[in-house]
Amino acid sequence: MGKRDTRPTGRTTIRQVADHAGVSVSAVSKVMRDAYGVSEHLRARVRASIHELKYRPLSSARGMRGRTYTIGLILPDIRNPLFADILDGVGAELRGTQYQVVVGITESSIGEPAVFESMIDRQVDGIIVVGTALDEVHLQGLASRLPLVAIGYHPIDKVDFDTVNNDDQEGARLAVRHLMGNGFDNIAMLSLSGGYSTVVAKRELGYRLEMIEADAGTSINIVRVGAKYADVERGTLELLRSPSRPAAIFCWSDHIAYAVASVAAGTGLAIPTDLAIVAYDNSAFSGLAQVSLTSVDQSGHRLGQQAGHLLVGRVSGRGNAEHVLIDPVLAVRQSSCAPGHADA
Amino acid sequence: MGKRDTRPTGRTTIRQVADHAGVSVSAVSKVMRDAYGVSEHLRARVRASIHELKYRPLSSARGMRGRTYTIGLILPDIRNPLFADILDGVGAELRGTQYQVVVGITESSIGEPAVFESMIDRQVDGIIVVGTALDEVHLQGLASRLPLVAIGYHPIDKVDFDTVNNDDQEGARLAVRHLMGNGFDNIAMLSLSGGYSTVVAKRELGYRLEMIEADAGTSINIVRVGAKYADVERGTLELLRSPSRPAAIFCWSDHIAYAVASVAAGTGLAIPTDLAIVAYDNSAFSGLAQVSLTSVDQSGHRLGQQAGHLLVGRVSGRGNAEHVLIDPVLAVRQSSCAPGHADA
DNA sequence: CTGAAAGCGCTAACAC
DNA sequence: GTGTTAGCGCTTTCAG
Repeated sequence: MGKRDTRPTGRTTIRQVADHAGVSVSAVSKVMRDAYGVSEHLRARVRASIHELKYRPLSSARGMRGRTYTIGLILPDIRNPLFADILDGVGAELRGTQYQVVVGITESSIGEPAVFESMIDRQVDGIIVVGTALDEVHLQGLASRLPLVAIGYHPIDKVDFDTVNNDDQEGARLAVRHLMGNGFDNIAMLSLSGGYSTVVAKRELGYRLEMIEADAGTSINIVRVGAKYADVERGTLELLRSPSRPAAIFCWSDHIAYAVASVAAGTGLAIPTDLAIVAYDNSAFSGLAQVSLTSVDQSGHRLGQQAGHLLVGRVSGRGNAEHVLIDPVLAVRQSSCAPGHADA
Repeated sequence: MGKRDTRPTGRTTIRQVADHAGVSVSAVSKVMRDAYGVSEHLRARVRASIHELKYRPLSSARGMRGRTYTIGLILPDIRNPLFADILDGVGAELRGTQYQVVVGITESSIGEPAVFESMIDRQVDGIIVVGTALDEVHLQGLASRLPLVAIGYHPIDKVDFDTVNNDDQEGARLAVRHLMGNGFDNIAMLSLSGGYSTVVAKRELGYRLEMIEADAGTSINIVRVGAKYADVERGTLELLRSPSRPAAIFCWSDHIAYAVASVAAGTGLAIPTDLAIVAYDNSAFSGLAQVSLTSVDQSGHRLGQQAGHLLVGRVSGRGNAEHVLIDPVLAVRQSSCAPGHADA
């Protein structure tokens, strides 16, 4: 044993482990990968050496031949608490496996394609992309290069990547139905601007359909705004000053709803008496007493878990695309209480 | 040219570029790394080929011999908006360089040491760790293995890694001084529990010193709470029910302050008339009308930028440790207005 | 200034 | 079942 140099270099290599255990490198490699064809006896001996020498395979070296056991998670915005839940879910699903997650954030400075390429350069085994701004053609192209699952993208045609989504159409219907049930029938929607998004499309459709089915089709009113406060303010004022001022606003996100509430307060409107609000995401702040915002919960944790599960399946060879839809749940709070008994 | 197989494999390799440009592999490698010893002529030709073939070096392969041009950013919690600012700052500083950032999140499921090891396995060239829970001995050990800069860790002894910090002691003094100036002299501090932290120590020290210097040493009252709502609630009630109920609370973070305001509202206390609040972080929500929270800004963007700068310096060979301290700035809002003219 | 060639640590044929 | 070995794509001596 120890034919080649077993130099006391910084890091333990697979060869050192092999020498220590008195076996071949391929035996060690097989044990590491839980591969087929090693006796239990040998496996145990190798494991002991691995443990004793604290051997950890170098991801780069693995990547040259096989997997890196790394999966990439691409987020468009680290600030949205929903994404934190998604990350938690992915992490929970991958716990106990060999897979590790690396996160890439699409900033203003570094666009989504650049993050994708960077991850591919780094040999990730697969990618989970959240709330992508890419279109189906691009996503298909990516999916042909590596396993891909998209969270927050409703497929239009038949696609080769997996998707995991909250049922946005149903979520919007839930919001409208709830407001209707509480006596608000003039409901506007403050939707999201900035490029085509299948999620936006689904929610707006859900809003429209539910309004129509409630015989309030003539009240349909959608204003789109960006995420910045000034933009939300503009959109909110547009709604509040319109001749048919809405009694309630269904907001794209909690974040936007906070801004709406801020603007409403500035205008002297009380919530929910003068203006009811239902938002989307049910993030942590919404439960605070001074906020108390009714919101649609899309369970980021479950989205992440499902995505992790699907991606591992893909990396392990599954061929057909799967599409998961998760039911939204409404968290009812004071911002949408029935008028007249606001403190109920 | 084209001595070896120039197989039409999925990815363009350095050899394909070399063949295409009619030069050697090492020439291409030198151009990629902006290394010394290539003529301008050759360099131009190689660049043209790189561009034409859309060549991108494989990080894994580079990692086997040299750098991966990847730096790791370890965050303890993705939800804190401050960390998003830090990420922005790091990204801004690294833009235009070859370096890419990968983010690792310390979740409940995956501890900080595991994230460190995972990043080292993935051959990052250096690590920026934010708000570490590790002690100085561990950090020193890590720093001996790779370039390291810590954000949110005030070094105790002489250390071999760089640090970038907001001047937490001064920040606390700023908060107390402001409240004192507005007529609140019975100021309590709601600090952070959960293990020793140099940042906690600095802020508590700043609070104490400023109180003493303002002749309010007898009013010093520090209660430590965790991040969870129930915990903040407990701590807040403890303060509000104490015989010497404070007129103001200096909160560890905006996040905690929101919870405090929520509890205060539930107790029937008006802010700032019955209870003034100054917090730390000045995150986006704090500016909203219904929140309007006075808060110490620690400029995450600058923290990140500095850290990125220092890390690149380290990776490029700098030996001595550097320690940067950034001045905090107070963002004054309604939650700390002088009593009697709360609407000022 | 330029190129040939020796590996980096690992996986996966393939031979025994 | 187990071991030998040929590379993966790149960086980096070291000759020319």
